[in-house]
Amino acid sequence: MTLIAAADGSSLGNPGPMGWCWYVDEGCWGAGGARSGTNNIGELLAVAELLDASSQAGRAGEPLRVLCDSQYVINSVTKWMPGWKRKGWKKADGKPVLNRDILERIDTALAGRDVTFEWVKGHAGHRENEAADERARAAAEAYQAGAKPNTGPGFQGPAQAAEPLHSDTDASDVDDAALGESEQHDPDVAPESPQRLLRDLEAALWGQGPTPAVTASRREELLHDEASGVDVHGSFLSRHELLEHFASVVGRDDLLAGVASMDAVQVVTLAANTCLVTSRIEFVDGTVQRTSSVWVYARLVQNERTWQLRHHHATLVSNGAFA
Amino acid sequence: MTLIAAADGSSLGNPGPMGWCWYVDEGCWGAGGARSGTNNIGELLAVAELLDASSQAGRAGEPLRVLCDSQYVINSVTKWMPGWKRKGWKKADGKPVLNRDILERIDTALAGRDVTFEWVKGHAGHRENEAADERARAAAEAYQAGAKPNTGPGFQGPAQAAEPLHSDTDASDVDDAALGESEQHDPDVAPESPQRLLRDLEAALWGQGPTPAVTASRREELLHDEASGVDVHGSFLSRHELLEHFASVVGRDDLLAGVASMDAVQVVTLAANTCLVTSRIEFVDGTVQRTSSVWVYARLVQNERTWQLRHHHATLVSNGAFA
RNA sequence: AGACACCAACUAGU
DNA sequence: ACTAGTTGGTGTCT
Repeated sequence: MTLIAAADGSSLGNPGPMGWCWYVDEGCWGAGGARSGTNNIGELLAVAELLDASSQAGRAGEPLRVLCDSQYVINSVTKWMPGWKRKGWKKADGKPVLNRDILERIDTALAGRDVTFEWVKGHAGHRENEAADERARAAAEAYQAGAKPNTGPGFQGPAQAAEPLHSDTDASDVDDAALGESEQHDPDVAPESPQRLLRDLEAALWGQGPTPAVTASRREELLHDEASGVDVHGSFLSRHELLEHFASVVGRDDLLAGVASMDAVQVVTLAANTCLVTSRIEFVDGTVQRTSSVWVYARLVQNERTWQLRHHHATLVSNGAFA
Repeated sequence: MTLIAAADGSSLGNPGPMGWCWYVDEGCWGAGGARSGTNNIGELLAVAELLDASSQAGRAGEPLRVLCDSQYVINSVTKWMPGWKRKGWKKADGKPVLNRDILERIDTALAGRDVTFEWVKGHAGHRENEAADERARAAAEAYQAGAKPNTGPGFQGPAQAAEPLHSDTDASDVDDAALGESEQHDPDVAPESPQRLLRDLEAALWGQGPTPAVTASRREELLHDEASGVDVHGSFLSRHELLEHFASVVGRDDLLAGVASMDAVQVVTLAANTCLVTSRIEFVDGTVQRTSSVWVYARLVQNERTWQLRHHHATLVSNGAFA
């Protein structure tokens, strides 16, 4: 199974009390720091310690994906290090490369392992990145206060209940089993809190979420009569093409296609009966789309009313994914 | 006699309805605001208006002590402005200094006067600061309610009936001209045929169509307070980033960038007050985007209503153009 | 000149 | 608890 971990560093005052953290999930993370260091030393140490810890836990054989917000770290390790090694660790201006010791430590630890780095924007609500950020800062603050930091459970942790990033963006979700068949007051206005409902409907379209199987006829119902869309190639889609678009993603079992996860789902109410849903979708092939969907609470033939997708627009996210 | 005055600003929502106030004593203070502005614009305007008002009252010869809780204002005026003037109003990161117009207005008003600034901690029980704070907020609330603010007695005697000439030089009056041609019944529903209007507004955003020049403040008006977007790279855009997104395309004269033409513009009504506009945009560099925009007929602070862009999503069209 | 990150300070609000 | 408006700086590389 592929390991996915965020790595982050912190330096109060920069330079100043320094902390680092790598984070897989609540039951699996590690942190540390020093009385003084730079931001970049913290960022590098987070990666170095992650490689060591995973290796020591006997998991060096698994592919590892490192989420990191520092382009300095990613470029250093994946782009610039080969040249530095060749040219005697001198940078473009002829002066020696800094933090060479940690970089060499990372280089050694990387040997024989399958590790990829992915840049994630800092402070943008990325779960793992935020989790690592908090803990790195907490470690730095501990050193600032002269205390010892919480070093975390490390790599084993029997408390392996380990919810894998189940993306609950608000604390308000409790029950609400399978929404689809629930409600049915008829009124002309939409149900009061369509937020959660629409989040689930959007997920259902992509074969995610609580609803188990999205049948073709269910998808038919979810699309408005005059639905339209724009796909990642910039092509305008009719309702029929939009249906195919969803069908081509959902309803396949192979591991090479399909939706891996939905993220950053936001629902905003535009008017009674009209909502905008934005989200970020990761596919199992590693591509990521950013989508905007307009949903309307439309009247159906039998005077029933349901939420239906009126328009869908997708854009491919081009975040540098470095290998 | 040395004049001592507090200056403070307020912005509900920030940005949002904005107010400013300068305060000498119960018989001598002034306030104003605008339908929208930032906290810092309010703080700066309070100082600018204080300088103007005291000057116009013939008291420019007296020393003036300004009590202010914004280090941004104090540092801008007393520490950073000399450097900015020297280096062409660029800040440390190379980007242009914001609110330059008000800053220059203050700089001009300061010439030949004896003015000192003193920092006072906000919300710490400081009498004059609290008095200015209340009145600035009251002014902002007036604009929020669509009413006129109490502008205060100004600089002379208590019963000074004379309209305080302040003539509203603030940022918010640049507008009002354009868009005039849409009518104005006030009702709660949008004008009956928004099709053509929205087509023009969408074009205006891109610097196309009948509207000749799209000013920055005009663009401000066209964007909903909570506007969001997705750009061709799949990045989520906040309102601020969306503004920059449009500004970067419009407002350049060179022939190597900008919008060449808009195409295939469709307007569909999602609900009363909510419309979806799709279009195809060709840029002069040959790239083509497909866009979806959601517009809402929103209530502005003065109980005016206008169409505003609520969400914008763009995707690059990849027509197999291999060169 | 560019990019990312790390911070510091004040204010305005929800 | 959160977001936004604004500035100053350093750490690192191309």
